Amino acid sequence: MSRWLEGLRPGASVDDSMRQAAWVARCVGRGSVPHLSPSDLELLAAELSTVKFARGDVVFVADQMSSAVWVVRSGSIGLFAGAGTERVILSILRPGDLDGDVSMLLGMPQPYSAEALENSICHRLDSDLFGKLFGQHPELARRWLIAVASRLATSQQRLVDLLGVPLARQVARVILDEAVDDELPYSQATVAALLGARRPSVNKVVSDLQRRGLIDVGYRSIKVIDAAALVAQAGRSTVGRT
Amino acid sequence: MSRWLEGLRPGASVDDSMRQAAWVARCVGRGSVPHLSPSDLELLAAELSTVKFARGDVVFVADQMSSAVWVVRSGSIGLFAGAGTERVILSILRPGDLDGDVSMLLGMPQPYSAEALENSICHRLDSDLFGKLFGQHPELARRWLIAVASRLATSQQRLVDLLGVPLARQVARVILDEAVDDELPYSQATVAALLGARRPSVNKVVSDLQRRGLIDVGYRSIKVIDAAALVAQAGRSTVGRT
DNA sequence: TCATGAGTGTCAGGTTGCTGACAGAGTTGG
DNA sequence: CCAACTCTGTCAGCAACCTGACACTCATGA
Repeated sequence: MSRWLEGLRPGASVDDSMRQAAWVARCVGRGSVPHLSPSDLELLAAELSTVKFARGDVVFVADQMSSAVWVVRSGSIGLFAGAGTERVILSILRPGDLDGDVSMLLGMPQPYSAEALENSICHRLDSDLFGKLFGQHPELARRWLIAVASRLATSQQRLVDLLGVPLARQVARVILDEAVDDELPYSQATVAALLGARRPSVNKVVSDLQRRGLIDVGYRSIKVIDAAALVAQAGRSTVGRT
Repeated sequence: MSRWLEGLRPGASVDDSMRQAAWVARCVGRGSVPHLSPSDLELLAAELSTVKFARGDVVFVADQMSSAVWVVRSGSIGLFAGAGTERVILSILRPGDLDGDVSMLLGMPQPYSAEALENSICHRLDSDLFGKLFGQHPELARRWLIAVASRLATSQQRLVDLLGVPLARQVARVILDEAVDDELPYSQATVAALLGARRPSVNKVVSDLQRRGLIDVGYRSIKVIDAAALVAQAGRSTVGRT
């Protein structure tokens, strides 16, 4: 455990718990009023735990049944699958994203492991509680459905962005997609894992983009300088027929 | 329109409609009793239309709002995205699979187009009806949720199967995954589109697999001969950590 | 402030997969 | 049964990407 964890205050107040519960409730129905009753919120607050992870810490491991649903509060969590040289990042969870629900719903073990890419804070929710809450609130099930549908659309878009596309474009696309405030706080090895490519190849592309003034490359950081030119580099065609 | 379509009998009986409606209802909650009331089923039967597609026919096109949910009854439908040389198959729908629901839920235009890979039969369901049905039956929303979650898991697995994996393995994996009764009734160009690779490269791998006696290659057909050896060739590692 | 580990930059050599092309075999509708 | 079309098989030349390696820079905790 790193020094970063020292910031953890033992024993958060009841108010804190309630605020966190309300936040989690909002996440599930992104951008709208939560449909949970006050008593639900209390239940949520009681069962909710908050966990800090330092960069590199493992949130959950693959091949185990999901016993909890995780909600990212801050930082970012990478979902890793495959072994050895074929280890790839399936997606990066950012604040408001949740995971662990799918394998719970399907009754399968987690098909990937989760690891903090930055120092991060997550909320942990027992699977049973999560299931119960949604069973009692049909409107929430609909919102949940929309959230999962949205993840499916993103996953499919990723296939389009990567399959049969030269690396130079893949890199431009991933920078545009994953950057927050025009910055990507990940190592080039991480970017390579997102693409199923190797670090030296990614470095070559990234160095070229820097030389051409489209991005700024630093230690574990890529900054977008010329977004318009990057979009051109990404060369996203109109998704469509023939 | 091809000769294959001549088989269409104009004016199916009411019984036919009801049988089809029941089948569609079962698809939504795969492998379990449908939760629709008899009146719902009648509504479904009244609104349901059955459409035949010849190989190559377009079911729906990208960039348009989804006005219907499609359920595959027989054959297979490919979902295509990307243009020109980067045109890729996102997934192949088989009997019991449905599509069009996600873009309806998200209020986005279809991100891909759909095309029949074989002569196929589909049921067409108006989006409004579909939404209404699920609004009135919360249990169905849960089943729907599970169906979408399952599709998400499949899409993510595809990323693992393709990213950073040499083509010889990718081909073996796709054969194992998509074969029905140890047969894959698609052209090598179609297989290439599934992988984001080019036909000559796929042909090279496929020819090699045939020489080694793992598969049998024919006109628009790949047959599995030695499944165990194919699995070895696919070399799927235990999905997991490091 | 220093030692350690992590990340970047780079390269030579080898392999894989792509490009564009063409011949021949199989299928299909007329 | 024929013509048109689709699909398979193949190839030479080329470009992209990977492998394994090493030096150097940066961040971090002790």
